[in-house]
Amino acid sequence: MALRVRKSKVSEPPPVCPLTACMKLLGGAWTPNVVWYLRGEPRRFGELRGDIGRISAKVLSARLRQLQASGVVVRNAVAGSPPSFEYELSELGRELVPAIAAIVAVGEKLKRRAVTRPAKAR
Amino acid sequence: MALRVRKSKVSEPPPVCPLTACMKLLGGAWTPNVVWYLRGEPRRFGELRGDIGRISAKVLSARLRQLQASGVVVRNAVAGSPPSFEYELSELGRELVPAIAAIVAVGEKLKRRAVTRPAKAR
DNA sequence: CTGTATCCAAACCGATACTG
DNA sequence: CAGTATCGGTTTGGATACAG
Repeated sequence: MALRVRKSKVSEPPPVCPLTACMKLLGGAWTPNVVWYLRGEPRRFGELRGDIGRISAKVLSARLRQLQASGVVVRNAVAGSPPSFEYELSELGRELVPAIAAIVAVGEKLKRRAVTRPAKAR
Repeated sequence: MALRVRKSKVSEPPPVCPLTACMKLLGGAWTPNVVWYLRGEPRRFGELRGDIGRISAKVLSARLRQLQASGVVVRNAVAGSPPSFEYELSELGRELVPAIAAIVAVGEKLKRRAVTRPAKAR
């Protein structure tokens, strides 16, 4: 009667949710962007930088390395007069795309809302 | 001939992708977890802490406040002998759930892979 | 052009201690 | 129980300069 009985299961939440596992791959704030802009054809460093916008070279470099280390991104050397490299998603990386796409979808809806609704009554 | 012609469009990437907008809501490493465990019925502070696992009280408090500020989470007072509060997702917050669900789905697949495949040939 | 190195600010997290 | 304050450590990110 006095006891506050409250079911502990929302719908059977996993002990350590896989969320964390996946989020480790998408670490920083820029990581999803890198993967996102790599979802199409292979891109070079400078192109990627231009695509993403205002990411600093250092951060892009760091994220790229991190993503290589976790097996999400592959770096391929392109033989030519100006030796350059191309980055592309690995098979693992491609599996992340749908998740990011879902985030993008929400982001678009959010932006639309922001325009429709003035300011959310602060 | 010598010119390296390279199309700049992957599939028409938006100027400033909505990804960033959405990621701002999902800031820290714990934020998605908080939203995730709030996807069902309203939860109290301690319950949430137990659900998530090893999150410190300070961080949970900070995330909760941040999510309230961004309109993702609502805090409701529950009248009773022990005055307590319940947190639940707002309408906006519910829109984030599918995105997080997608991440969780990938995370599950990842875990399964990790078991199936030994070590990815390091 | 492709990256990396250095310096520096800000955000995030954990542990502990403390108030209502 | 619910939540905040403080201290310290680690990570992330930006700007700039610089090496291949």
